[in-house]
Amino acid sequence: MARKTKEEAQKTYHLLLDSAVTLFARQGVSHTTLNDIARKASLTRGAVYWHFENKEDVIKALWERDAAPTLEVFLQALSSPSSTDGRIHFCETIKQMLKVVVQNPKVSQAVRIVLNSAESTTHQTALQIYLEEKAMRIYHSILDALIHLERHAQLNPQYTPQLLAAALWSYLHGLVDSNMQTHIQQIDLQTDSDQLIDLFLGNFFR
Amino acid sequence: MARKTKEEAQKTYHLLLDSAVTLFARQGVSHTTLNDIARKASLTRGAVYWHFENKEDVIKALWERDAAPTLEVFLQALSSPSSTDGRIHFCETIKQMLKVVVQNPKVSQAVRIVLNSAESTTHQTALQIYLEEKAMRIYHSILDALIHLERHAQLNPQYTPQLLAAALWSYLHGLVDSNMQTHIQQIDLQTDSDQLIDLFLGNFFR
DNA sequence: TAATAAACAAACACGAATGTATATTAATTG
DNA sequence: CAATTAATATACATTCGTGTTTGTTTATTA
Repeated sequence: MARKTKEEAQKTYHLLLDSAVTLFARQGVSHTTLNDIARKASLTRGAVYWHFENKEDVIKALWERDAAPTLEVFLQALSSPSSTDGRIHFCETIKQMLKVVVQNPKVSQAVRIVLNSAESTTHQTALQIYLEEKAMRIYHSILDALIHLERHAQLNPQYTPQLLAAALWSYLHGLVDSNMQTHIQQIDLQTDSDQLIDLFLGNFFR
Repeated sequence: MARKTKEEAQKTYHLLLDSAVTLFARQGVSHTTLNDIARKASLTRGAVYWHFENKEDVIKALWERDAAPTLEVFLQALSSPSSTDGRIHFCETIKQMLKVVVQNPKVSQAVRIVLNSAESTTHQTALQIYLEEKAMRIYHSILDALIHLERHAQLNPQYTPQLLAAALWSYLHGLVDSNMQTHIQQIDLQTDSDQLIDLFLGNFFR
C-alpha cells in the first residue's frame, strides 16, 4: 500500500514479530510460513520482506527483542558478587529468572526456540550457530557462578560444578519446554516455580 | 528394481528406519525429506513409499521399533509393587531407564522426537495426538508410582506427587534433549547418569 | 511353469514456499 | 511543490517436497 509514518512502521514491525511468536508457539517454527505471519498481522509478505531478510532474520529479531534484554539482567546478576550469602543469591537469581521466563509468553517462546534450534533452522550452519552461541552464554553464566561458589567451598563436595551446571541447565530446559506443551497442565509453573527450584537446588550446596 | 526375498525386504525396511533416525538427529525431523532418507540408504523414494505411508508413518514405525519395547519394560517396573523399599525401587528404575535411553542413540532419538512433537509434525492433529499419547503414558507411569509412594508415606510431605512428577519429567526431558545437542559435552551422560538422578531425587523422599 | 504379486525405480503432476522484481501510494525532504 | 524515498502490495519465476502412477524385474504360488 502506501507509505506509513515512522511510528506506524515501527508498529507493523512489532505486530509482525508478535504474530511470529504466537504462530511459532502454536505450529512450531518450521511449519510457520512467512505468509502465515503476514496474514495473521493482516499484511502481506511484502511487509515481512521489508522489515526482515528472511525467516531466520525474524527469529534473530525475536530473540533480540523478547529474550535478550530480559535475560541479560539475570546473567549480570549471576556474575556480580553478592554482598551476603552467595548461595542464596544464586538461588534467588535462578528463581527470578525462571519466574520471569515462564510468566512472559514471548520470552518463554524465544527461549524455547533457542533450546530447540536444531528443528528451527534449515541450513544447519547459518542461524544455528547464532542460537547455539546464545544458549552457551546462559549456560556458561550458570557454570561460572557455580565454579565461583565452589572456590568458596559453598558447594556440595559430592558433585562437580560442571555436573551441577549441566543438571540445572537440563532442568530449566525441560521446565520451559514442557511448560509450552499442551499436556502436563497438572501444575502451574507460574505459582510453583519457586518450589520447583527449591526442590532441585536442595542438594546443590553444603 | 526387482523383487527381493522377504528377508531382504525386511533389511531395507530397517535400513530406511536407520537412515531416518540418524538424519532426524542431525537435521531435525522437519528438515529431513523422504528423499534424504532414501538416498542415505542408497535407495529411492519408491522404497520409502512402499514400506511407509508417509513421513509421519516413518516416525510412528521408528517409535514402535526403537523406543516402545525398551520403555515398556521400565513402565512395567514402575507399576509393579516392590518387595523391598519402594523408594529404592523407584530410584533404580528411573536410573536404569535414563541409562538405557542415553546409551542407545536410536532410543534417545525416538524419545526426543516424542518430546518435541510440536516441531515434528505438520497438520497439528494427526501424528501429534499419537505422540502426545505416548508421552502421557510415560508421564502418568511416573506420577502413579509417586502417588503410590505417597500413600505409603514415603514421600517428602513438602511436595505433592504432582509437582514431583512434573519436575522429574521436565528433568528427564531436559537431560535427553540436551544430550543430543552438540554443546554441553562438558559431562558424559553415559557415566554420570546415576549421579544426575541421585542429585535430583535426593529431596523426593522422607 | 504360467500367472500373480512383491519390491522397488523412474517419471509425472501438483501445490506450497521462497526470493525477487515491479507497482503503488503517501510521507518526507530540499 | 517537485522529487525522492519509505512502506507496503502484487505479480512472477523457480525450486522443493510430496503423492501418485507406471514400469520393471524377480520371488512366490497354484
